[in-house]
Amino acid sequence: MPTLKSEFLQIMTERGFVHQCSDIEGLDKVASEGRAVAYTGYDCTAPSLHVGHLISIMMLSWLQKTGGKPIALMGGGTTRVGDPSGKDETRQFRSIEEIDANKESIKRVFSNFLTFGSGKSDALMVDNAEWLASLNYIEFLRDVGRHFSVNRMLTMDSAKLRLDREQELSFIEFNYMLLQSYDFVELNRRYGCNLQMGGSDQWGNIVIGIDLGRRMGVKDQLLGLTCPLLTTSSGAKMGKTASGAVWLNEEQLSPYDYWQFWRNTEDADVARFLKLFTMLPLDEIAKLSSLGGSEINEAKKTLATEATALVHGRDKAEAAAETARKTFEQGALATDLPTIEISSAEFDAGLGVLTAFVKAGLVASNSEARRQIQGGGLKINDEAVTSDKAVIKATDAVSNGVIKLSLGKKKHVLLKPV
RNA sequence: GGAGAGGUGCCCGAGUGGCUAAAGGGGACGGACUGUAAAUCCGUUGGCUUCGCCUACGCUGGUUCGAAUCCAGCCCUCUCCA
Repeated sequence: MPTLKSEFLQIMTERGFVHQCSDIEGLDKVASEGRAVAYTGYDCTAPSLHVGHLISIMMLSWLQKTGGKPIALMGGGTTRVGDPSGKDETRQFRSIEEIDANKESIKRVFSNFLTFGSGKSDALMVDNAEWLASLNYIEFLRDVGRHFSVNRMLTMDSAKLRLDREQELSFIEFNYMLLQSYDFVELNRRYGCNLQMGGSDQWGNIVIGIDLGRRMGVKDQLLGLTCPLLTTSSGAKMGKTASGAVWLNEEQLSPYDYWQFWRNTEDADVARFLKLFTMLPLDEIAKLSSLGGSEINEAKKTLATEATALVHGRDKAEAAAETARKTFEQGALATDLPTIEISSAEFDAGLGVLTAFVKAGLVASNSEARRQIQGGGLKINDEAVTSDKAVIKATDAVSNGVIKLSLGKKKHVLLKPV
């Protein structure tokens, strides 16, 4: 690989963001001249993005820091067609209202990573519904569709995989490639966008977009850059936990739980994650990841706090770290664990343990609570619950007026009598 | 349109009249061990007012004392042919 001149690509390479690049020298040139305008697309299928999206957001952020212009593209239009990338949920159509609501909710996370505005390297946020929603089918076929070869599309990994596995590949899905390619061209026309970034699964769509640009007479050489798909060292898909995805929005996942997610990183992933998900300088990361044995926990705490600070802000990250420190290291009650208020009327009526744990959201049903009790997994004020008939009283509250319910060693919720 | 195969719990996948809330595996959760890690071992994995009851094997009906299992119709997927 030739020596890289641009700060952007140096960082991308050193920190492990690069999976594939369509033309690394070309990109290096564009970036070093400060001409990089890059976009990443986000579907509006949920009210929040999750950690799986985080790598690409970090890429946009680094791009801006190194003089490029980032564009966050909301898939307000493409989402209406249904998200095809999930192989078994081809038929998930969403209402326009839901998509719009999701879009608004997703937007917020970006302001923590990017500076928006109208200056040269200020970030932009655009919605592809702007141009996709009003497309005319016949015109689209004539202007865009004619540049696509079905033969070629069938050889793309995403299509081939499905065909090889004898899974259905719907027509809509096929069109998704066209729409995404067209987005790239349209973003170039409107904003001079010349780079598309995404996860490695997007490679095919990106390359097709580059091709379409050439065929449709785009003057710039379009470029593509993908990052590796996130998995943990033990091979699990990252960001999925029992309670669902690890969301970036506070409404979906509290900063404390978010912090915990990073705190529980496997040893083998710590160095990699520090590079990808924090902005810490590399020499500091090297120092942290050289810690051996149980000392690596210090590195994990730093990772958790830094990563949380990026998404939720420094204050909330520190607070989460402090809560964790009290809870785990001192065994003391930290009062800003998730808290549920219980009225005295509920206590008077007799609050059974089963109900209480369900109410706290620690278990999904009374039956599950029963099972956990049998397995010794439920605790009240750090004492194992032994009977499913036990009743919690307001007087069970300890010094600071709360009752601590725990599931396992890590999940705690406070009940607060009011 | 024709011929064949198939649709089972979070996922994969066995089961072909009662012993089936449904084998086995994966995942997940809990316990032990640890370092809030990994690996390993053990347990759990539909719901409820839990010594019992209710809901579940694509959908709707039917046969039967009894159906995931048999029959009919419908929907969907896949393969081959047109």
